[in-house]
Amino acid sequence: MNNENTAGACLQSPQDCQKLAEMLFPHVEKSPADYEALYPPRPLPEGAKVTRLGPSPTGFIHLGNLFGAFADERLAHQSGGVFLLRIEDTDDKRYVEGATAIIIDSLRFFGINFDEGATPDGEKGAYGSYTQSQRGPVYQCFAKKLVAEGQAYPCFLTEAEIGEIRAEQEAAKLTPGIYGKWARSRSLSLAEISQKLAAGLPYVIRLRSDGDMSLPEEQIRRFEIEDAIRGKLSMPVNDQDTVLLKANGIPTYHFAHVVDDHLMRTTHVVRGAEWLPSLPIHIELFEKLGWQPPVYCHTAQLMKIGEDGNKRKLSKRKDPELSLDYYRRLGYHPAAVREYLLTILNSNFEEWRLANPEADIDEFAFTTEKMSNSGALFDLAKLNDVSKEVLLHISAADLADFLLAWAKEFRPELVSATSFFADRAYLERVLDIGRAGSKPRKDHIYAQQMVENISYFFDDMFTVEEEMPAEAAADAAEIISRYLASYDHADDQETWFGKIRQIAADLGYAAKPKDYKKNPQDYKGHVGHVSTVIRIALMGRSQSPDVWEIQQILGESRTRERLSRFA
RNA sequence: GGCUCUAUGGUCAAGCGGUCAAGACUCCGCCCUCUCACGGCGGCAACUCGGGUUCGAAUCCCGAUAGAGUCACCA
Repeated sequence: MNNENTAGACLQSPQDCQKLAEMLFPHVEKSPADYEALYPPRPLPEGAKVTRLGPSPTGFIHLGNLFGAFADERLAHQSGGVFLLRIEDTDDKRYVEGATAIIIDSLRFFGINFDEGATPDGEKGAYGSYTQSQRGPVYQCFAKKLVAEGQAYPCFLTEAEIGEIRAEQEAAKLTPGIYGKWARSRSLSLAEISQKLAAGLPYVIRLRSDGDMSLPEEQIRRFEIEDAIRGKLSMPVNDQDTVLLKANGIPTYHFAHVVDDHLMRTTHVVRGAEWLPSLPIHIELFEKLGWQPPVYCHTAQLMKIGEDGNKRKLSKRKDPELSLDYYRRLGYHPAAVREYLLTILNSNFEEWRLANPEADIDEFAFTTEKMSNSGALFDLAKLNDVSKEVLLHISAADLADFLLAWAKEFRPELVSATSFFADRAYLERVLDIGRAGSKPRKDHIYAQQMVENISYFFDDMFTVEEEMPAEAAADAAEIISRYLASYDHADDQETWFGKIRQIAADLGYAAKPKDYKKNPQDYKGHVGHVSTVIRIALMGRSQSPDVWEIQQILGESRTRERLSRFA
């Protein structure tokens, strides 16, 4: 590369660069070629994709992570490839104990599993280490190579100096950063550097960028790249002397990303669109290292409507619904969350689901091309709708398992409510109400709501929440006693309701609501009001699934007992 | 401010030069119906704005506008 037209050009000879590299990295043992040999291209079939998730070890996995992880997982496993977990702990401030286990567990809960990488106890795979803090020598090796080639250099700028530079740049309305003439350490001679080193001054390793944004617009170099989600991308090349290795010797994200994804033979990098602006840095690094960049898949941000009415990126701090915990706490079934995520991940998924209502979700052919590239608003109403449909396809037994597991974790007081747990078969029957047949009920959305829905089935949660309907309140006791008198638990549904119609008619209510609507003056009310009285006596609420079915599950004695209180 | 991305109903979103501009969710109405759900039918509701190119533009080009992202020794 020729830097003659750049202020702060490299004043050092190739020999000096070599010496500098040795001076800076005396302990590097392996050569780049050694690493290439250690991590050879993967023996995978044509078209198999290698993807990775690179969370920082805060242990906090949010919906955005899950969104991306899902894309990673599908891409890899659909193609017979590999999905690996790499812990990106280059920022020691963020480390949280046990984070790896939390990350793996949270993702597994949603059906996302890794083939390779970090695990709570050690590592799995031949391309490790998968923890960036343990890859020091690898980064050192390639930083050394760049220094030796004059593509990187030590920078001794202090925080204060950088602050001054920034202030100056801002005053002059220039792009802030260390580049061009502001990169003062670029032009240090070997002697000056060794002097500073000897004095023990802290330094970082910076990329010596080729870019020059101060050129007239026409002359600024641009690069083009094909993004698997966004299509052709065109932007100016990087001109910032980005930090590669921090003063503590740990790499920045940029450097670690390029080195790791090359050495781990990642084929597809799925990451949020917030990375787009630093893509030029990564491209320059891949070029200088002589490597082929991966296929980038920059996903849209999850958005929400802010207080000002505008869309904005979901934020961890302000938006509880971004936390996966939020869904677990409410008791959304993981299958529902997956289904919903897929509907916003791939625009043709809903159509596919309509055509294949019973198919396993993994049979859907996920593609990056069908991923939206504008920010999707998170829509709770839609999630709920999707969830209703998904839960319909889950057996009562599995639903009971799920509900019980949820209750143990989030509603321990229900565990002591013995009636809730006592009779497993009973719970399953309750959960299965009205779900058979061609027009099944879709009552269940999430665990918390389900408990609320079915609470009246359990004596210690049963309360009468509503008043008797005005039309029939005066006759309530009479209705109940007649109902009790005629009650036969063995009645089929038809004869059962026939009796209610009879009671209604005898007491001056229309046996058919339509008659009442036509001639309201002729009746006190209609059979609906009469059955509402029974409903409230039995369930404590005016709205519920079919009373006959409920009575069958409640059993005769409990049915009679609840009714008697109102007779 | 620089750079970048994005722009179809309230939300998600088809559409790739000729469509009465799909569909889903929400909301409303009707039907079914003992309530509620479910289901069925129907309805409200959209191409950001200018210029071009073209016989013809939501679709292609240019510009404006708006929104978003990003400009750290965080990731």
